[in-house]
Amino acid sequence: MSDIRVRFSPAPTGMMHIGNARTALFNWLFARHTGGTFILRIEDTDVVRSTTEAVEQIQVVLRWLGLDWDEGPVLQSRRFDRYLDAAARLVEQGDAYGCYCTEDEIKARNEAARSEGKTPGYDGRCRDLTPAQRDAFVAEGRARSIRFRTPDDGRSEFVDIIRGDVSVAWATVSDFVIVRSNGTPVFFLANAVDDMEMAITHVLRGEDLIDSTHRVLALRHALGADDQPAYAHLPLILGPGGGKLSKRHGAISVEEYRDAGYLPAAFVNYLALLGWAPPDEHEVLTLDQLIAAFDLERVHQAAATFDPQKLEWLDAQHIKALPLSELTAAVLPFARERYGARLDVPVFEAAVGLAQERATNLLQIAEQAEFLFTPDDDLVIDDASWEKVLKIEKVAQILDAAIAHVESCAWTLEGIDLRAAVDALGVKARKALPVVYAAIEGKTAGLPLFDAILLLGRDSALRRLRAARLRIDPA
RNA sequence: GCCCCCAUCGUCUAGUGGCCCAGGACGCCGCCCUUUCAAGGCGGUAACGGGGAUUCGAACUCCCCUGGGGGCACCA
Repeated sequence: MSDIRVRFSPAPTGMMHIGNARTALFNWLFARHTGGTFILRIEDTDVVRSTTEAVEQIQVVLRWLGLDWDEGPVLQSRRFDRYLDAAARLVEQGDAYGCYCTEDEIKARNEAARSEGKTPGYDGRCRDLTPAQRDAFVAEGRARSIRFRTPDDGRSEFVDIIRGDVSVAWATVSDFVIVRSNGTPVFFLANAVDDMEMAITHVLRGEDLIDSTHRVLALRHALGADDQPAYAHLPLILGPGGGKLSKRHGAISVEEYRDAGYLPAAFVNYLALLGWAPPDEHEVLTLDQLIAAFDLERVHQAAATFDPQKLEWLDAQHIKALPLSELTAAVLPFARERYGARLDVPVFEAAVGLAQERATNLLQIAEQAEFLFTPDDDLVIDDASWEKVLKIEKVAQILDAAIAHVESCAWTLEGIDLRAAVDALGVKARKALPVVYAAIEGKTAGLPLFDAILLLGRDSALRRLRAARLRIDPA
């Protein structure tokens, strides 16, 4: 065990965003690679937006991803007294002050500044209130927030592991709220206090937070810290076409990918490849391999665009590599949800085996196997497939030949092979077979035909073939 | 408007002054295989944003421009 301590500290305000999952993953990989401690901290200081469901959901998602934590979850909402104590201390020291401006007033002033082309930000109105002014505001019934007093000049600098020297002029950073007028502490404060108390050594987070680091660092120093954690600001994940990954780009939460049938190992593998590259050219990696290979030195600086196609490909790779029993277990929930009542597990596992080498997704496997558990009378051939079927030459004769063959053939894979029977009609098997696929599986694309027929059984196969034959020529 | 960060194929990236007229992966295109569709095999297309500077030599160093992203909340 090293003394490296990192934390993943999401705000529980909704579903787990892909970017959040990536931050969790990199923290976890870094901790596991270095033998450090991975802490889960819930930053629920915004009591209005935070929900207990989201707190639960974060843990569910982390478990699904395979990211276990060593300490926590620590809820900041249970630690308000510490943050408030710290705030009081800062006020006493003169590093912070009470502000009586209302939210609306500040918003209006910022708007005004913006429209004049000036830089928005707190204008420092309550910075140096006299006791009399203060009393007047209180008498007015105004609520008080607490603001941190940022330096008027000089620069804030820190060395980022990924970006190197980062600095900003203090003159461009206005005083910021650390305790809301409703008495609850704000992110910056809680973050600084907890990182100190939890002895966090490395902070890995999204680059969107890079500007806030200066403020947290200033708070930290004002609170008496004589050291600071190492910071690594990870490149952002952009949506296709650039810009923030948003709903407009499709699925953006981990839950959506889980429910769509992605293997967690594949999802994690893909996330790892966004902004980080393995030392050699092997990019299909298990969680353990990722841990072994992970290195902060190899994290990129430029933002990465999320590419669903590569995720899809990686999912296929991981599906192929999985032992059949594990794959079956992974697909089972999707199958149960769709046709659980009629499911026969041995047949299902055989179908999963057939689908394994061709599938890119768990849900897709469940769908490909579904025809095996659909009552013959309920089998629906989708329109697009039927359209293709009708274009096939001698389609009726092909079905007749298939029926005749299946009626009497030996009930083995070789016996069911009806290519010769179709060939005899002078139609190439590859041209002819789609109609049989459609009749048996309900669509022209699916599991290998002869295996499918074998699994389905002779009676059922014949019923389906005859139904299709009838549909072509009702007479 | 101000501040910060970034910049290699369409996308993810390798590359840390000569090994690079730039390598891999996804995608795309073509061919092969084939029980349709896939999967698989083989091959191909495609990039160092522009301009200066440093150097015997720059994808790699520095500066400017341009472009992209982020921030400027009593959200995190």
